[in-house]
Amino acid sequence: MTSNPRPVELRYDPAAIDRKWQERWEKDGIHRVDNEDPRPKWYEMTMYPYPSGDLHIGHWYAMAPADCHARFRRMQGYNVLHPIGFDAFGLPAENAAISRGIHPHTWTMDNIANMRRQLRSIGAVYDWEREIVCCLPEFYRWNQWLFLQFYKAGLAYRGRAPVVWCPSCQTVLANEQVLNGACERCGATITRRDLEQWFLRITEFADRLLDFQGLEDWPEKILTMQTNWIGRSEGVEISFDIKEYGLETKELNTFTTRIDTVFGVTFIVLAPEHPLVEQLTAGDQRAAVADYIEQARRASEIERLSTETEKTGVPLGSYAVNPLNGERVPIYTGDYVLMGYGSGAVMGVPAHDSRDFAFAKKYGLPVRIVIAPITWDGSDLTEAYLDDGFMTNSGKYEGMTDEEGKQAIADDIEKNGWGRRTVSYRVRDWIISRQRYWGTPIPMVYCAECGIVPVPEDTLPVLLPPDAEFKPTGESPLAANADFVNTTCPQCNGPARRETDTMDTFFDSSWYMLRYLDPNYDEGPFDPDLARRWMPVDQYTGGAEHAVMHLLYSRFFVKALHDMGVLDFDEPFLRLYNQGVILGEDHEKMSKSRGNVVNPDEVVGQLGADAVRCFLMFIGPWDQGGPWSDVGIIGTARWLNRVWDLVERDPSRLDAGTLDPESVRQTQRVLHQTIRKCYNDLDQFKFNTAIAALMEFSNHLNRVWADSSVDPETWRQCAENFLLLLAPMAPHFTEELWERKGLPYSIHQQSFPAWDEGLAANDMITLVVQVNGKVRDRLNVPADIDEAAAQAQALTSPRVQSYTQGKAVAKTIYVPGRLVNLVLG
RNA sequence: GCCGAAGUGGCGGAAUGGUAGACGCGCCGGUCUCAAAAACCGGUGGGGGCAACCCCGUGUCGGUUCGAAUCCGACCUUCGGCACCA
Repeated sequence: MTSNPRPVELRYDPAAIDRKWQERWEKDGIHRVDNEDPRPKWYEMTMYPYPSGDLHIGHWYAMAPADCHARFRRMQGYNVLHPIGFDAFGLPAENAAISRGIHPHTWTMDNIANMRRQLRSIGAVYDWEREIVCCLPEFYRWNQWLFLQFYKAGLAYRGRAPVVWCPSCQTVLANEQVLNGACERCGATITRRDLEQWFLRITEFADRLLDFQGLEDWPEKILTMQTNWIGRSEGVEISFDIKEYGLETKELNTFTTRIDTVFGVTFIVLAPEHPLVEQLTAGDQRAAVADYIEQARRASEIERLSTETEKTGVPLGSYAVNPLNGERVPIYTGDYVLMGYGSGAVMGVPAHDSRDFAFAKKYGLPVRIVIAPITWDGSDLTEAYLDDGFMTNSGKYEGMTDEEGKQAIADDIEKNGWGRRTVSYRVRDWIISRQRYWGTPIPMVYCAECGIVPVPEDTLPVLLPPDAEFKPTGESPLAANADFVNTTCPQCNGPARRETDTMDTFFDSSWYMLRYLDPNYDEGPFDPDLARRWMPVDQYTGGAEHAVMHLLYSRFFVKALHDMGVLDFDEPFLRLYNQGVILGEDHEKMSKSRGNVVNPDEVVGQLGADAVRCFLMFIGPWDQGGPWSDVGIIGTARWLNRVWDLVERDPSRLDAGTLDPESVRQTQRVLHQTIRKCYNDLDQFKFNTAIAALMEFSNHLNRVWADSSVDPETWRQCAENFLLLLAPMAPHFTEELWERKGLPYSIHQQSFPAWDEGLAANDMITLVVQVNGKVRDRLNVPADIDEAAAQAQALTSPRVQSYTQGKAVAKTIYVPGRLVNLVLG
């Protein structure tokens, strides 16, 4: 921790200026966005905050630079919509209810009221008339309506899936509530339970989600992560024969991307959750298998999939026959096989898969090489061989390359009806059911006569009842509310039960961009005319932690709604930019337990919103995040203070000085270079270097003021343009100075300055002269110097000559405008 | 573990194949002051040299190139995500 920062003696009262302009802008409604504005639209959205209580400096870090970018677009001439809202459903509200006895609604709405006030202090261009709060029925009734559209389209279905279960609290846990395999509240070892839940068929869109053609500019790393998350692999589904057991199911389906290795199968592994495990377990293995399954229910997926942890399993005592060679191989259950991927069963080929290899070694299963390594001497493998080679021990496919073998075997499998070529995805259907109170009720009814019946659209919303019990029963708190649960069937009017699960909050964030357009629209989730006008979102900003889930869900939603004819576009966000994470002064993630949390209110009151905005942008590249610094912000505050002084100076005092035409020209050059730099940097979210350029500009202006070498008109131009360039970053500060200079309100309704390439051009440059790649001299030469002249001058340099003396120059490299490199023979 | 990033002065960072360290913090020196703070001006990667200058230097090791912080390979460390935190 640093010592107390030295105070800054400001020439102005930042708190008064912040207040004055926030009130004035509010009164004038300059942030109200007119849907009919004829200028081109620009929809710039930042991920809405969860109303956790206080606005954290992390929220400022996400929102202030985003606002700066939106303001820059506005000054470029766009009609900019930059809305804000609250992601108001979710687990923390329910935890507050349990631990402090505050109703989730009260807790959430109080937090929102507080954060709304704090958000205003940022001075952003939010149009508050468009604010959304998704725990209110005006919002969530449309979640319900949308769910029903997914249901009608066959994209919502009911199925079984495991949830984390605390046997002691008798409740479902979120992964976050599990610490080292134990319930965070009571410490009991967790297990998993299968429940009937609602799924959305995102897998049906897997291929389309892999197509990024419709996106304009997303970070490459996010596209890679989405691609890997979806995890498309082409392979073959092949059935092993189990008809010897006389079960209803005669075949065991496995999926493999390496069908060329099918002659190397020496065992089969089923996921512990596989439906056939029970039927295929022999009498004497029942106890061992049951124990193993119970153990697997405690393990997380990360543990199960780790290539470090030992691969374990238990033989079921039954066998399956490989259709290609008629071999009978043992069936195991093992937790490294997941039910959610492929068919939940793998053919074990230890010679050519590392996990299978580890498994076979542990259980003494044979390892049969069927793809011969090119330089193979016939000896045993010490690890699985994964590369190319020729087929061996493989019947009639002997001698083919593995690629040829793949095709030939797949052809024969399809011809004989043993299986088919297919595509598998790592991505799984999206489970939206949550056994919780604080979420959108899923609008379905269960009737003994009619089965699953959707709630009719014209009776929405299904309101979340205000009275709920939060005692742990293992069911959603809604299940204990008889008034809510008991209803009549919309079809037969007989007695029926409501669905008591609520929706995942990612449901809300999948379409909230549409609701901002008119949060009060009551004929549908959004106004279709406004959607045509504003959608898709031009620029989205937010944390990279949403790379795969939220951003994939939202893309899926929009594609599904497009197919239903609800939307006429199929990507929600054309451009994406991810900011990094702001860290505490100790370079650690901010957390209450570390005590390194920065409260923005205090520093905003002291130094002003603009000093905080500028400092957050100046710390470093926005996408990389960085540490807060109580001392560092002093530098930014001091700089704004110097800018105040600079802009407030009376240019007529320069009349007394000695005008230097070269200084005037240089000052114009710096002005135009700065405009160009700011324009390009703000365009690309490079706020830190834009501010550094403005700092250099202010340093330059100070120097020319000190020697009075420029005329008042040049000075005036520089000062005005300076304010315009700084306006997106420091909106209150620049508005105040703009007014004090008598310029027309509002600076934020002015155009961003334009630069002149001619005036920005340098006429002299520093030419670097290298000898064998080492810098030996720097020459000041005209910018348009040609190669011959540059070389000639380089050779006349005495410093260079001391290195080249007596040696022949074998080669000369010339980079125009930069350097001459003399390579000696 | 798997997927994705990032490592540069005392600190935040700049430079994305061509002058390493822009800009800022901190520190040192100066101006002003009775003094201090603030403000303003100057200096500031490490080592050597009276100096001109020279050598070293971008996580580690190796490679490509006239030239590498930047490109390639291996490794180390830190961070984000891994499907119920949002």
